Amino acid sequence: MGISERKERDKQEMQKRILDAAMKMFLEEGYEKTSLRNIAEKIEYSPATIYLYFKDKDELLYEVQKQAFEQLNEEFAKKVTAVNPLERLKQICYTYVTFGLANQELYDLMFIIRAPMNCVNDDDMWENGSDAFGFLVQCLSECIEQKLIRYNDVMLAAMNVWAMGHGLVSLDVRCRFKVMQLEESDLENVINQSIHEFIRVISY
Amino acid sequence: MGISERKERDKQEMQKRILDAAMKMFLEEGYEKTSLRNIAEKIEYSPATIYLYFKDKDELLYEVQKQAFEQLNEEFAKKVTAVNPLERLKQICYTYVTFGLANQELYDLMFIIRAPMNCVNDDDMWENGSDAFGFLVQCLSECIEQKLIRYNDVMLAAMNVWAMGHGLVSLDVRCRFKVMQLEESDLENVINQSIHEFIRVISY
DNA sequence: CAAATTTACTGAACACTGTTTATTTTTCAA
DNA sequence: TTGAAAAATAAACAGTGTTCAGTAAATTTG
Repeated sequence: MGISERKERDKQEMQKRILDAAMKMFLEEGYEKTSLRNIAEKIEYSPATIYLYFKDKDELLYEVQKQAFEQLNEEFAKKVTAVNPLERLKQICYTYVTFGLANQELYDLMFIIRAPMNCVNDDDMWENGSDAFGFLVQCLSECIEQKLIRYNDVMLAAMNVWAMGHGLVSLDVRCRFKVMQLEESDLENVINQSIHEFIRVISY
Repeated sequence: MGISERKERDKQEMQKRILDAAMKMFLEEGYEKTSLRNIAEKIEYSPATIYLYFKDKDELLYEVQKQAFEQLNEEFAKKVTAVNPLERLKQICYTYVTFGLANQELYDLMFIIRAPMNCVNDDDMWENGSDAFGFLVQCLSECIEQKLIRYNDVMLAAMNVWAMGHGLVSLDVRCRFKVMQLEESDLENVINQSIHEFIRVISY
């Protein structure tokens, strides 16, 4: 009987429809400003219907987050190609920061927003981000092995590199660099120089 | 006639009462989860009364933010005492990160939350944060002058140091370091080691 | 094919939120 | 004591996430 299979397809199609609308609106207006009623209106269903396909608003975010991490990982796969680990480290940093600056709302969803992976959360979530982090760790351990960077401990190095990248992106996304009184147009340039300088400083 | 003066006093007292309650609740429950009705209930007034003393909820946050920056600056004044600029840089970093980790909700208000200093905002706000940032810049320029750190440009260095500090605190506050699978109890230690390592790496 | 049952969907409600306004209460000078 | 000015509020508005009883459609059964 193909009916139950068609129903399964229908269900997944509906989930995708909701998710696509949600993602689009999260990116355009941000997570907080997007209401379930707006999403429902967009897909021309009642708000209550969404709850038949997703537990709550956070689950919607959770799914969008998954896709976002996939996007970032794809970007890494595309842009991070160098064999030399230090060169690769540069590519990782640039790719990360560029991704964050180019997709600020997406970055917000992934790393700045509170819900839903907030502290008390299940660990399976971490499959999402752990790919990229493992990638970084791998790269850094090669750098250390070949004595290309001044760090000794891989974990501390990874923490530093990630914190630097995240710090740059998130301070920019939240406009905190305003305190530096730079030209708006220069800022992105300065951030890129900044990470370039970081790589230079930490390498032998 | 001392009546109008007493009224002025009364008004300021009321403002302070509201602000104190707001601050307390922001720190306990976070900005988003604190409603004006809750604040009003706490001070035993109607919600509408708050609007006689503050324009909106953001203005409340704005004022709390001011106090938070004062607190951070006080902390700097207390803890950052070394004459040697590199030693002072260490103290700045430790003080910043320790403050952030010890006052996570406050840090959230200052640097992570969206409202109210979001991008389109008046510049006078920046008196708040610019003290601390100027302090960092001063310290770094001395470090560079005395060839104690491997940076050449003060602004790039400042950007890096701040991004590192903010990155460490904000990733921790938002539980993103979970991906590293460390013991909860170890995490704070590792963060401190991490910034220690950073200082070591960037200095000659 | 018709009736019964399962599935899909929705309107309306609940308990909230920030904010505004008309109304009441209080204060204080004449 | 009265009348105007100031302070406080109740009630409403428009919005939120979420739940649930009830309707409409699709499917299975007799």
